[in-house]
Amino acid sequence: MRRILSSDVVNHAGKQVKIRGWLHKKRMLGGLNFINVRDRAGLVQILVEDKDEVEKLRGMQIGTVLSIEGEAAKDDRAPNGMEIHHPKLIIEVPVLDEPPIEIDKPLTHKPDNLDTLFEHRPLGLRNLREAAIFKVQAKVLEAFREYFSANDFTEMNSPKLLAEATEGGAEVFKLDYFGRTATLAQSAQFYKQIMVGVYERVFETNPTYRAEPSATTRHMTEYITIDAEIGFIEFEDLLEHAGACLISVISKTEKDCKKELKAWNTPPFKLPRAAKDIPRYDITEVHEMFARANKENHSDEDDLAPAEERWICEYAKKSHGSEAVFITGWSTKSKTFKFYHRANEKNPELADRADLLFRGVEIATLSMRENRYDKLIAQLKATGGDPTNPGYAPLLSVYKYGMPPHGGWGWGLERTVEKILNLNSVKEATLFPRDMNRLTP
RNA sequence: GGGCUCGUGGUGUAGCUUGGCCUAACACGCCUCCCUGUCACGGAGGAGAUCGCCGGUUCAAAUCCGGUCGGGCCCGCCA
Repeated sequence: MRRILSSDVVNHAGKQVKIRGWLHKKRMLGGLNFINVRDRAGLVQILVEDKDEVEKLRGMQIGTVLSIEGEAAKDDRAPNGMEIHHPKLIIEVPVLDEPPIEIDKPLTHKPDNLDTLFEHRPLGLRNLREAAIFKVQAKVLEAFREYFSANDFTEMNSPKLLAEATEGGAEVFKLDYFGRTATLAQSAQFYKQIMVGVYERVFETNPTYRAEPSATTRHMTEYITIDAEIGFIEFEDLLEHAGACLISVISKTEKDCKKELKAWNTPPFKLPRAAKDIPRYDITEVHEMFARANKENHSDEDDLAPAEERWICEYAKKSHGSEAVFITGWSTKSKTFKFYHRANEKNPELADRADLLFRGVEIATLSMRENRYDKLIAQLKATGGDPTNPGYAPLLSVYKYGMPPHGGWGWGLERTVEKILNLNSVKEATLFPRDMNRLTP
């Protein structure tokens, strides 16, 4: 007999069916026993009455792989009104040891216990509430791809093993490469810019490595960036794309992940319908507003303090009904200005750059890139870079041979999922998180 | 890297302030038995922890002190 999925049992009422999956829960009442079996579609309940069949389950722990043939039966008392009666059980893979972590009840996500959560992650992920996180992540990625596909982007993949770090900024991992030193990519920045010269619009969902000794709820040493780069646009178009992308990602998640969002009790999303209505604030403006409303003052800082990011998102939610905001007005004089960024034509003191904040955390950084070769070289020199460094050669060559105005973003996948589900740490939204202290499992 | 915090059966906690009634309690999970509609099933019984580790104070340490190891939070840095 061919296997059907748990979700399909409902379509076979009165007929013999076969399902396969993992033993997820046992409720042994004596003469009347219920087990739940998990497969990729979810759970199905099986009513086991026959003494010989019940005996097969003795000592079988959660995780036991089962094959079950029985009669699909409608019954209002069963979950979803459907279950399997008169089953014949085959123990495909017996499990005799009890799992070290709960599979069928919610696991704690208290900060003090995250270590245990991650230590037992391979099994903990079988917990439906944990699995829900990564179902959402998969949907979010799908939503990004849908947006990119609908807007003519070409997906690309760039190497993560590099000769040396040139982008600057974050610390880089070094490793032995047949006697030479290689580095792990801390961004796909140069490659996606190069690819604009080929396809105009490109994107990549790629691992990114940062050797920052950061111990926060926002940082990991390896994470997924959704990189996009778009040719023949201006700053306004870039903001429009990022805003529209966020709105479509959130609305797809809202539509396709109802069960998962409910499992995490997430608050309803508040976003404007149109990207142009996402509130924008200059960084100096946020500094001032924050200082007026709070006891702290961060006006002398180049970037927003985490407390300011949280505050401005709350503010925008209350006053504009938007949990997302763009932070603009970044100075070209500060160290946040990188050599490939473009200064504003009308106001060269400011960069054509924005951060996208969502539910209190920075999820993406957007900027226009300087596409004029001479200007790019000048900016590289001005920021302490050496244009003759061979690491810059591939990037500089495409500018020499014609690049249109373009811009793009680096967008943190885990931070986005974290905030969608209202989790407290990026690591909770990462299958197998990597940080300063954790390299396993 | 700086500041602050936490460490008790497989899991989550209580006890620690004010040392002794701790021969370490409770819930989940596990084992045995009872239970014909459970769905966080219920009931009775049971196994399982030298309280992260080392040292000190004391008649007496899970509890106080010092060190050490391992986590976490915030900040800096960044997605």
